[in-house]
Amino acid sequence: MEKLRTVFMGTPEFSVLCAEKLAEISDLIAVVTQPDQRAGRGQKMVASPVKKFAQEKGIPVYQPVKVKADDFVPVLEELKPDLIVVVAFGQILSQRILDIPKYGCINVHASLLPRYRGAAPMQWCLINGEKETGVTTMFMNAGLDTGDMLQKSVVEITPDMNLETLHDTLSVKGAELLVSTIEALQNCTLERTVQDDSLSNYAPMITKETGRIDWKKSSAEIHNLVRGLDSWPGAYTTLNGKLFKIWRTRCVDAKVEAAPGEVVNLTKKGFMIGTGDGALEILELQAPGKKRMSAANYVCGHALDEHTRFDVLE
RNA sequence: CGCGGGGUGGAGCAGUCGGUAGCUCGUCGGGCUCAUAACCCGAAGGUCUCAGGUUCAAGUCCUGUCCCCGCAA
Repeated sequence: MEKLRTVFMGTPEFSVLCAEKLAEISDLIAVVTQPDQRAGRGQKMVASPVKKFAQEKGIPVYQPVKVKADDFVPVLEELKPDLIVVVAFGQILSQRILDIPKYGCINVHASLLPRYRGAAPMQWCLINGEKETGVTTMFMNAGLDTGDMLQKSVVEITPDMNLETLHDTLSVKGAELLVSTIEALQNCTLERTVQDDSLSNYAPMITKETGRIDWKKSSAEIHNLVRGLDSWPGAYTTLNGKLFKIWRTRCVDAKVEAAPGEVVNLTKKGFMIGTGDGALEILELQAPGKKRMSAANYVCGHALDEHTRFDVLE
């Protein structure tokens, strides 16, 4: 079978695996990714993971500030792709771009559409305590993740999963699904299903503020927030104006008497913090300027008093 | 040179105005106990990231270096 001429658009680590697969099964002629940005300590310019991948493979890289811009669309047209594949690119494509490839634009989205459309589906699935999620491929249209669905792959969300493990799992599933979808496309066996908008919801971008812990919420809700934001940006709380990140927690069955935010059951092994409906065992945390460490290690070197109150939101 | 915090026995921390380092946990040995991750007694283990400098004397002040972390992106 003749190889398709493809262009890949993506930015973060999540999309790299898809880019690799696409390079294997098609003639990947160009990669479009977000411009290098200042990031990290020292504010150095950093290339996106997808760009690094493309450079290693010697694939031409384009980094338009806006793909929709009048001076970039012609560049895409000139490439004459059969298919454009978009995975976590971070920019909206205009209809003019969607019309360029003869087979259209396929997107790999990290949720079971029409649920969790938007920028951060994995995070919000975990935060909301979903029992399952997955990846969906679709033909893109001008809306935000509203195109006709092609194939899905379901993944169970286990209680011990966090964002990092879910991300890695879906990243693999997404790449597999992309391959499967393109094969079906080439075999002309691809079927499209319209999304039922009435069932949809939106997973907006995660910000630092999303991670602020409200100790008045239930233990389960807080636990889900903690694992939904591990490893970025992390759930946090404050004590005397200092920021503590809470990285791993465990819901305890036993009923515990504690005020929201209150340190209880403090032992050399660790401690618990009161919530709206009991208490949550803290397994791993991070004090200001320190690395992540187990609660046991934290207790070792810090004078933490029983009944200390972490800040509770007003 | 974006702002700031930190690098001290295996782990987590303390160390005030400079005078050869202390705590909690762990480890090893012993004891108590039906038993224990509980308790008691004892021991080993650090020259303080590295390189210079100031000083009679530096973990503790100065310069440089490497690494780590928070903010910000």
